[in-house]
Amino acid sequence: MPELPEVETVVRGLAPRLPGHTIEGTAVLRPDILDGSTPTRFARLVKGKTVLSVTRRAKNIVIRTDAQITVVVNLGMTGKLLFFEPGRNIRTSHLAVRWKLSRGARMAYDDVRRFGRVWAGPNSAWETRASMMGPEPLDAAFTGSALHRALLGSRAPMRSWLLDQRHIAGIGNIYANEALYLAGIRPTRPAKLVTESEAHALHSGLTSVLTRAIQSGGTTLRDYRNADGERGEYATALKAYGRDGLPCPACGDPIERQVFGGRSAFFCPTCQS
DNA sequence: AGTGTATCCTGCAGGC
DNA sequence: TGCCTGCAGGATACAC
Repeated sequence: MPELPEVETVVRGLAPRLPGHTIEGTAVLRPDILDGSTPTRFARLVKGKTVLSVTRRAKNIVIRTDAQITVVVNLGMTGKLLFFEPGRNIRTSHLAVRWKLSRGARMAYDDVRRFGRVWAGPNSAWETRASMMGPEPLDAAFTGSALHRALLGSRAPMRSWLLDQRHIAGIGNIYANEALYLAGIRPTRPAKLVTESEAHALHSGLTSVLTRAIQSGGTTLRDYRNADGERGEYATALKAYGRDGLPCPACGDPIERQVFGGRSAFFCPTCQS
């Protein structure tokens, strides 16, 4: 569900409020949400830790604490990480983990489908995992030329290539399709056949769609909510994703849908080659 | 090594 | 109304 802009929006909601709070208690209602831990071990690991910062890496919410322990939340398809000021009622539909924080605040992880994961471990273990992920597309170090070089070795379809987190971090099905639309590249095009100028167009498409989506608070199709339970408003700005049969905003021809890699791709057959 | 497929899980929309 | 099918923003284990 949530891709880079949605996770970034959650992080921006938490970053001003969560740091400084100490984790006083943890209740795990859905143990299968925990990545490589048990409710008892997880609760013991985070108890008494004070949050230092909340940041994003790829589609992960990264919560640093003192004592060199990092908590990482991946929202999967339908996960929500919600923050509750003191006295506010916790409203959840599929509560998986609940935290009691200092000064009466609380946080909850809610997830209908339970594809998301909550992990806690030493900073160094997290850094090892993070080092396997590709570059952040909004980093200055990520350029059109770097993208073109990375594409050269691969014959994977461009949409599949963009979804692989080892290539680029944080891209999911919505923004992969949107960026390919903006660059005029079909989702099925083998990566190595993307030209240098197309790679620059794709870089620019990625940065512009991600930046605009963040400005809109992300895309809510159904489940996504920010840390305050609010929807994102980018869905109305989508040009290709989910619009099969509707006119291409540029040429008016109908957008097509094609399933491969187990997921739907959307493209304009006239504007994208 | 790189790529494709199946799988985890629940809910909802659409067809009959 | 109810039943059935297909589909959904992700990540990973496996087969080739």
